[in-house]
Amino acid sequence: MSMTPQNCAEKAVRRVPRGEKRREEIAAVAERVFLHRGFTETTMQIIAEEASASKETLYRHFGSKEGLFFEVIRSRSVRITGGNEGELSVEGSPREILGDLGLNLLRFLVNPDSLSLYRAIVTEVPREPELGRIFYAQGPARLLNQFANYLVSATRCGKLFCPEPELAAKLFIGSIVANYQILGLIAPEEAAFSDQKMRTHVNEAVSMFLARYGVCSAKRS
Amino acid sequence: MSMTPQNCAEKAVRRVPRGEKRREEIAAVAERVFLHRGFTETTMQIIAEEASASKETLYRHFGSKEGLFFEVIRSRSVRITGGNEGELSVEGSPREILGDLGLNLLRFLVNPDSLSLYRAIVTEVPREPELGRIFYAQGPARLLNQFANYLVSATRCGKLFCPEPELAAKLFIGSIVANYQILGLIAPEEAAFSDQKMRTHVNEAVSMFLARYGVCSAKRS
DNA sequence: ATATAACCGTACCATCTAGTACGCTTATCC
DNA sequence: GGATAAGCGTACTAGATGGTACGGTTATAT
Repeated sequence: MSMTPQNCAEKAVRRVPRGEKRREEIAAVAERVFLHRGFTETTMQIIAEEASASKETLYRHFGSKEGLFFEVIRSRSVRITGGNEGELSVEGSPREILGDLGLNLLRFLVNPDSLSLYRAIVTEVPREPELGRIFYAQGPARLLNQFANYLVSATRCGKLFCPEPELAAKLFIGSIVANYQILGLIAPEEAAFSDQKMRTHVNEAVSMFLARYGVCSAKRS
Repeated sequence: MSMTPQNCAEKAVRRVPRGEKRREEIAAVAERVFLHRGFTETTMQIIAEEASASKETLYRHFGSKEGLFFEVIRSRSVRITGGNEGELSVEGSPREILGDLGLNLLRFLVNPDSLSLYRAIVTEVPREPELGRIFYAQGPARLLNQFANYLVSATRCGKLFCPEPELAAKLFIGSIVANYQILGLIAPEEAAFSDQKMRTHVNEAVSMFLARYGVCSAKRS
């Protein structure tokens, strides 16, 4: 009856965009699939179907399966630390700052997406070492740097005493991260990631750190 | 000329054993190959060639590729901690004991075989969760337990003060392990694993631990 | 000694999947 | 509005690989 029914038709005759926009749509879908299934278990066919795209389009944009994977992981690695670029403020008590940092970190890397990304990278590093370097630089290295910088500042203004900030940073981050990461990667189901447990863990890590590098008052509570 | 030349022939006409012995030979070869190349990049054909075996023999003994992989990883996970079953002795100063434990642990897990095993398991856990459980129980869990037991004993005889030994154990092990393990998995080539660095790292980790959980003399050096 | 079953090598099958080709449709640019 | 290139879907190729079959050989047990 109406003359231009196709545009306002309720049936989802999705207008599919062209060029860069389509490329990004596909990359987003691919990211989800790769993270969910890993590189090997993912086929180009699956990605194409999920994105309602054709394999030809995939190959036109990304050249190969590895090219697509590479781009996806790379962009995600960069995005990971997109938020926390800034310096850590020296305002507030070290205990508070360390606690916040630790808890945020822990919450972040216990979440399934982070674990999947990490798993995918660990798996593919032998074949694509570049991937590991990018991820390390964007993720762990950046965090360590940022934290070490804070330690320097805090030491300078007398709130902490850290002669070797890089090392201290590694110890603190490690004491928080290690056990949860291993569990998350190796035994995801039985990992009990209650927020309560994480809080307790972080608090104790902070206490240990401050026992060594703290500078203030009541030594040895 | 001689009547039984084939047995003493210099040409390696390797007498190939039958039954269980052959099975173990093959498993040993498979272990090497799997650790070196990972599950996906390993083919049954390669294993067969490396072991001078026939695929049929592989399948008779192990049923499937996954079966072979499973058996190999399982036995290796068990073997990992085969040495250090015993309790940690309470003799000696905590600083010494923690230092030794830490350094041994660190040396152990930066070695390429350990990293390969860990990588293989991380990769395959989504498909074979059982693998992860076995590894965790045989490796990390056992170590944590052992260490926590030591902390209890040391606390009991007044050499340390650890009200929450499990948590303290996690913090200590984590502070030692995390950074090196990540680097080893993610950026193997640029990982600078000098023994000197590891020593320094461990020493500082021990100092931090003792600052919190130590009990003796010269508080706050 | 001889029977038997483990073993080897080669060939083979079925499947899966990266990557290509092609004809038709449709968004986009002028 | 019409040309053009991006995109879709289907079909196809080629290579790799898990797993099987089979005939000949050799260790091993009786």
